[in-house]
Amino acid sequence: MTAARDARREDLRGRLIEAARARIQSAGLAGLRARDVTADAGCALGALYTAFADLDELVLHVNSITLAKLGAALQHEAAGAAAPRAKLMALAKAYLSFARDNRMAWRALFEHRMTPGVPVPEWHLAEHAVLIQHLVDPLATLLPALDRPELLARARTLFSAVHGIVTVSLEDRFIGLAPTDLEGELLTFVATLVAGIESTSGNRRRAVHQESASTLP
Amino acid sequence: MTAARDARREDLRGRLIEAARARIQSAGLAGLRARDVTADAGCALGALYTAFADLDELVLHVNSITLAKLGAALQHEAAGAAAPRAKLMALAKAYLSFARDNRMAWRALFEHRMTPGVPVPEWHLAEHAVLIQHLVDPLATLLPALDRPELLARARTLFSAVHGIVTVSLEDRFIGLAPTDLEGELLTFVATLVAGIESTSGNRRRAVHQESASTLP
DNA sequence: CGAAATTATGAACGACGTTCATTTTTGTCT
DNA sequence: AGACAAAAATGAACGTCGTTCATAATTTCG
Repeated sequence: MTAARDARREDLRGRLIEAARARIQSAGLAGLRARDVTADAGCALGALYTAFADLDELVLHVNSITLAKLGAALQHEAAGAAAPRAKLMALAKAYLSFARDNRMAWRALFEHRMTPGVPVPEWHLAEHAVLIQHLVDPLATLLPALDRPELLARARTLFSAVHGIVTVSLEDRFIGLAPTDLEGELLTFVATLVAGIESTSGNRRRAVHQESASTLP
Repeated sequence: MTAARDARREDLRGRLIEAARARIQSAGLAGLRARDVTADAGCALGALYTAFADLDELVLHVNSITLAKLGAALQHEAAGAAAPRAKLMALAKAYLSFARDNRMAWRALFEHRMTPGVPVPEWHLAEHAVLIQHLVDPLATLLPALDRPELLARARTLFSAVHGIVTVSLEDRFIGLAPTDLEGELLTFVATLVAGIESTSGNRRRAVHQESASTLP
């Protein structure tokens, strides 16, 4: 029977992924060591390379799990609110919460770099779509004149902006700034941007009936 | 005479910084090797550690130079336009241009991490202020009701958002997205946000006289 | 000029990711 | 069950890092 072989192979991969996840959680991506991971998983150093091509591939799998969790958290939030503005604010808030509650794993999503020359596999790139997919529907309501490619571009831009705010604030590269209420700042930002969308371009006349099922601070 | 000694020491430091800058430019921060840098600078491997505590300190000095150049580029842009909206758009455009023209050096500003436990020295943290200082004045005009700490927080938030858009777009983590006109997307973003600021909070009545010396796409 | 102090040198060290000859385990057939 | 081939696990060994340190070269100053 060759199924038993595959099962043990899968078991090893699972143990390695879990060990790597735990190490990243406690020591960050930079603190991930092949020797630690294999010791935690209860296998020899070389066994890692029978289960994965290299450490990069292992990190990719950990990041997959993180993206799945993040996707679930955002899905839960997107289902809640009805109005576009409330939905976008709820998503931003959920993104911030996830980043705070899963600092190291979340950081690893964006800090990780493949060995130079090796591209990120497409199956993993595709998983990053969860970060923007929930933004498309609310944006489509706010910007009915845009076609699909334009909407996707706006969704990516909005995600990037929110991501930037969360990232820069959770590191702290700026001194001389009073400690900020990050959540308030982020929600104000999203609300302001939505107000800008509602008051710009061809939507100027229609913007008024967009009533807020408000979640403002 | 002890001045000659200091001069040669400064000369060595300068050569090392320049060599490191060139290496980062061509191979990125991850491609920086102590052996390469010292070979390029024409000194022994160990000499690096008589001039700097470690590679981190050397990188910090390279980043200082990058921040000074970036500061000059932004300064030049901020002096140009008069209206807040035009000024903020010009700054965003200049930031994008700098990131594009100095990819690796710009990346190093945000990718670099000190050895765990060692804090970034304050003299270097302070240099990051150039990234937000030019945003404060235009924002103060747009948001006359805000006090200084609040304005600084908004400036950091705006910078972070623009930075996020530039960062996420210059990497490419998202597949299935039509190639975007990044500059157009970024300028639309800033214009939309300014429109949102002008239409929100206590400024609702005053927002009207804010006339646009427009630079819209 | 010559002794003392300072600085430059690159071999050596320890930590790391990865490889590979060897051993151990597994699957299959008689 | 037993034996044998195929597969997988093992951990010592390798090459590459950043960093250190005993030694050599140089500089400083009475």
